[in-house]
Amino acid sequence: MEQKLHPQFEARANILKAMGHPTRLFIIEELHKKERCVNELTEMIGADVSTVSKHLSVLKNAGLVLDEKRGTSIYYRLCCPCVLDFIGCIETVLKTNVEKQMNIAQCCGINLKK
Amino acid sequence: MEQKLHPQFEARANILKAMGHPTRLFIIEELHKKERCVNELTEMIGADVSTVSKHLSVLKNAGLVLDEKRGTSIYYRLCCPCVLDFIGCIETVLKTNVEKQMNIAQCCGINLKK
DNA sequence: TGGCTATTTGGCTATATTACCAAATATTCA
DNA sequence: TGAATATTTGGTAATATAGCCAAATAGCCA
Repeated sequence: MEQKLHPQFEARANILKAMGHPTRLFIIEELHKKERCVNELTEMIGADVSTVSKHLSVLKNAGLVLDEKRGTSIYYRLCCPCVLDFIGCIETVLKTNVEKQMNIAQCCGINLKK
Repeated sequence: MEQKLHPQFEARANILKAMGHPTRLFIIEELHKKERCVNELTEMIGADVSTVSKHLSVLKNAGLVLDEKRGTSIYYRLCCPCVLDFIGCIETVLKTNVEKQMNIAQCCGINLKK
């Protein structure tokens, strides 16, 4: 790979990678609605607190969320809400994929019950 | 995690995960410019052909690219160019991160040479 | 057919990621 | 200070990913 461009792709990839996990996507969407502390997110997600904490630190390292300590809790919030715009495009990709599958099924004479 | 929502987050995450690799991001940008065969991409990237082929299959499985065989080559093209829109937002995140780091440096009295 | 080129697949190793538990840290409040 | 709560960190095991090489597959052309 062209040596000059590589670090840029690396940096961008890190951000996408940070978003590329179901739990972290869930967190991003929740934080888009309102800020939340680790405890609240943990209850919603239903995993171990330490797991959620680590997911949050991945998002924080990627620069996608900010944290603020208030009292005994730490509140996280989304810092670049534009990442939510991705979802629309991703849904398009998913929809297209489903349609592709349905076409294949139809060509094979598979009867798709509605 | 709410069981109902989980598969949706899973599906979305898969697409972001597919994009979350420097080489694959490079491929996506190249294919945005014009379609390319495996061979051409391999030369640009400078890795083993088999490695590039596998990256392409990740992108294909995610539904991000399409392939078409012509003669002895297989040409790939981007199917949802909207994924390129992500880049703008990602660059914003990156820029914000750099600014954050610079502020920290400044607060610590670190002299940043221009 | 046989050789050539393009691509994919299988096998392997090294590394990264995820999840849990347990322990450490920090803050509040009695 | 000491108990209670919130969060992070370290350790560890299971799984996933990435890269290379070698081998298999497919199409073209002499």
